[in-house]
Amino acid sequence: MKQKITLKKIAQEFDVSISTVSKALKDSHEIGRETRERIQAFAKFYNYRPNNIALSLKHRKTKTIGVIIPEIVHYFFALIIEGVEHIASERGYNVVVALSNESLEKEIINMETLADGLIDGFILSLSKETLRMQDYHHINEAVGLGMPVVLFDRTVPEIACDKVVVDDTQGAYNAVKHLFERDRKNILLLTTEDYISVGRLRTQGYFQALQEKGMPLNNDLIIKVVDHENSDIIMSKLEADILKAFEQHPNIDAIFAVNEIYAAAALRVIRKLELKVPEQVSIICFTDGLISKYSSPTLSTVSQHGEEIGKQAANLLIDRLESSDNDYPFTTSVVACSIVQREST
Amino acid sequence: MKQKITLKKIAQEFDVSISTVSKALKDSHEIGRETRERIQAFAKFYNYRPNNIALSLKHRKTKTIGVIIPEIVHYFFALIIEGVEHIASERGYNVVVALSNESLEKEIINMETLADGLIDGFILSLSKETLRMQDYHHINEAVGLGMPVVLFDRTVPEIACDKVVVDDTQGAYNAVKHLFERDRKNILLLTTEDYISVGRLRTQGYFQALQEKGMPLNNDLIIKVVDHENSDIIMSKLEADILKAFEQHPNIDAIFAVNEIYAAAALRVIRKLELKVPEQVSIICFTDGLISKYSSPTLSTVSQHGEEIGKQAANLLIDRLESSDNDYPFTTSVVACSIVQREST
DNA sequence: TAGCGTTACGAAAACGTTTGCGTGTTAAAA
DNA sequence: TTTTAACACGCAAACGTTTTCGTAACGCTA
Repeated sequence: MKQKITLKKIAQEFDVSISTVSKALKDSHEIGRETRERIQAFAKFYNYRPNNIALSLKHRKTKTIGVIIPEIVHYFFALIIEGVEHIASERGYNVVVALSNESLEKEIINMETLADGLIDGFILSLSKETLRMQDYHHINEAVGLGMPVVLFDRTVPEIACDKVVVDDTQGAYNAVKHLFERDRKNILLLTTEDYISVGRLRTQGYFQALQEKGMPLNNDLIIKVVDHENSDIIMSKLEADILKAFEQHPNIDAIFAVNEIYAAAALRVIRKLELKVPEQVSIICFTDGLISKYSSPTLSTVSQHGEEIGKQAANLLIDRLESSDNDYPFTTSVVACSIVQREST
Repeated sequence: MKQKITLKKIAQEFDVSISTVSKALKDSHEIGRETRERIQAFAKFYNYRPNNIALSLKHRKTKTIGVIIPEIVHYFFALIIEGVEHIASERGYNVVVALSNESLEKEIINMETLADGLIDGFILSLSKETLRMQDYHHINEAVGLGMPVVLFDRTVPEIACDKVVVDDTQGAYNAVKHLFERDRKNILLLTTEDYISVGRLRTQGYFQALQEKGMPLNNDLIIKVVDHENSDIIMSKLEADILKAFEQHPNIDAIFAVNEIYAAAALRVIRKLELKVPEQVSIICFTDGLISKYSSPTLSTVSQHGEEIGKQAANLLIDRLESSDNDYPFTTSVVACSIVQREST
């Protein structure tokens, strides 16, 4: 178990100063050819690698970016991390991940620990609790302290920073139009409560499409899923609601869900009712994840291109980190959704 | 945009030395009561928080653990991270995540960058390429340099370190017995090539169960999926193979898949053949993920308890990091699988 | 021989902490 | 009055780098 080698040890070995070694390893012309080569050979032999911590302290930057997400066991967020990691490693950055578990408190704690020198900037998506409480002081504080922040997906106008958002409204609008094109008239909407911005926006897209088509809004055809800690309870409640909707409105011929979990619930109800997909009922949903891809039938989806969002967020952040101009204006990048057609439509 | 406050600045403010401030903030009795209180109040007001990088450099530890996984868009690995992050944040550690993308080279690069002072120890699962090449020098090097490593799930005996493994063989054995209990006799096995250790072990469990039951091995009932970069190709090839198997052996009454993707493929074929699940064909698979939970019908699975594995790995690592005795023996912790019964059996 | 430019290297500060030890002041004890 | 102990604080090294500024030694020119 040989110890890590440092500049100091090399210096001792050759009986020169630390600065000589440092310069020699950088191939500085200040150092004589022979000394330079001998030091380089020695360093290579002992596999010298500079200590990142010392470098960070010296340069006051860590070359790591902190990603705070509400949950990691969501395909969308996993994609985000994949995208961020991709760009980060390409541009020489590391990624540290922290989970807020949808809790405002954990979000704050995470930000505080990471901000104390561990990272150069944040990429984050607000937790549900943060959105519900509308408490953004921790983010604004970080921004105020000169810590670059990129918000993605779950964003709010109250925070002035770079953002990468999905065009949820447009995506939903297109999804509903996609159903219209297949002559669907009675579209059941499965959505979240309004404080979840993405749910609200997708609901808006649904409204828009209906309005444009001159179709009346039917509140019976809108199911707003109430959040709850226990997902099993959410699901069974949702299935019951969907069943009720079909009983009251047997003419429902399509379903638009704001995420694939809700769509999966719909699929189960439809199986129970022995309806045919897509002949009798078409289904389309947001979140192009594994469930949609591998369910039977496979589900048409609105893909938000999570990896692309992650990549853009990372690029935006690193661009700002490496820019000398420290107050160029904030940008909001809108990533368009696209429809992935599969068996369910 | 006020700057971050440091000991030095506080010291200047009070016209005392840096060490006085440091000690005052630690409530040291060395410092007079009044001075102490004034400094503490000031620090609190300006929200002083010690710089982690400086602390790391000083203490030669970073309180950060590095997790290297092959891919993050796998539910199992996401669960691992969740588990690791849970324990880490509980015990005051940060988590940096790096992705090997199943590539040996990226695995090496990741380890090297992280090892240069960024982290105190590794938690990792070997990439497929690493396993195929049987090249473990980078891991052994790290271990040799005194960097604690915990291997999980995809492990090899050639590396001496702490490990957390799933009892794949037992899990598979139980899964097959679960099918036997439901009077299934002709069980189609969907597995990977043998160099993937988990695939091999699960195949072994299948063999064992058959052997114990005194049933002959039928190679026709074993489909080994050949890995390929394009997952769509893998899937369509697999579906074709399953279809062929059913044609040649119409008496197949159960399927055991080593992961849920393969099971999803089976489900599709079964739908095409219009067979009833579980009446005519039972299905059980490894990886208790979203697909199994939300498919129709829902799939019975062998759960590997990913979060638990992550937690154990993190605890093992942190225990070793914080132990003064730096050569207590390596442990291998075996996490038992359990069967989650759903509609498919 | 005084002056100058090279060459080849070293000293030291800086990044932000922690901590062992030294030291000046004060008040109590001898 | 002198000694001593407690008190309150500062110094400096250390962690591993980078980088600016010196500077000694040398050969060359005028």
